[in-house]
Amino acid sequence: MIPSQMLKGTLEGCVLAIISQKETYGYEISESLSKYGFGTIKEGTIYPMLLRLEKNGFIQAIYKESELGPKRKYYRLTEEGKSNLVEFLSSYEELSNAVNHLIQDVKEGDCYEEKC
Amino acid sequence: MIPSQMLKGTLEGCVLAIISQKETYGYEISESLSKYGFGTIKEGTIYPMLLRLEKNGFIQAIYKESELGPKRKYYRLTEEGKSNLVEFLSSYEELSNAVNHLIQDVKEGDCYEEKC
DNA sequence: CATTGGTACCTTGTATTGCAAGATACTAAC
DNA sequence: GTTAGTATCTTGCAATACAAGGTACCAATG
Repeated sequence: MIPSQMLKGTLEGCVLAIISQKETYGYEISESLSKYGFGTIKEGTIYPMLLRLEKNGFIQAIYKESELGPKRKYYRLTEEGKSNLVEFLSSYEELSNAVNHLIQDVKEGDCYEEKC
Repeated sequence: MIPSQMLKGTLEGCVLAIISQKETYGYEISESLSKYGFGTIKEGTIYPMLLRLEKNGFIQAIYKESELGPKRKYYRLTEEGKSNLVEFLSSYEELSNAVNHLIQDVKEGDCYEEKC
């Protein structure tokens, strides 16, 4: 299970990434995240985040009818959202490089192998 | 630059990883993080974190004289800290897999290439 | 000897954000 | 008419990176 603190800062970018693939809505996004291996992201996380992203001008919403249940709120990226996504991708790569570099050193170290 | 929110949850594990390599102290840890590419992690981040890790029983400290400045507080991992590090490594891998999987899809998508 | 800069540590308060908990609404099936 | 699934929203809490400020010690500079 991925700890909640570890999701901070990456989850938002990942949601932008998912929306960039196709116009989609909250419920579907949470299913999508689950399929990608993020675990179950709760509604109390996803909906406040979508509202925040909308308020910040990264995504735009339109309501569409659903065959099942109440109206769906479909989101798409704004231009600002697209450039924010690009920024996220570059930041994530930076973090990823740093952590991988460190992990490699730790795993190569005698201390790790020999459990000293 | 790595956004602060993105460091949440990973930084703590990374500090455990650094301490696992050799007995070290706050100031040196922040230099180490910088070398690995995490950017400048501020003292207001590192020292409260070390106290937290100590309080939670993940690291142990002893004071040693320094040729320069006040006494250094050297840390080493406890058994609990070691198993916490192992947990971190597995959680990070999980997150990393999920994000990479998603990023790959986004970059392969027509929408990303054609900037639609 | 006073000052500056680098090392080394700590504390208080703030902003961000994932999530728990609870509420609402609509449809289909039993 | 009750349950289950889809779909959204709100309030408040917990965790944590960091800003801002402080203390202390030593070496070199002037």
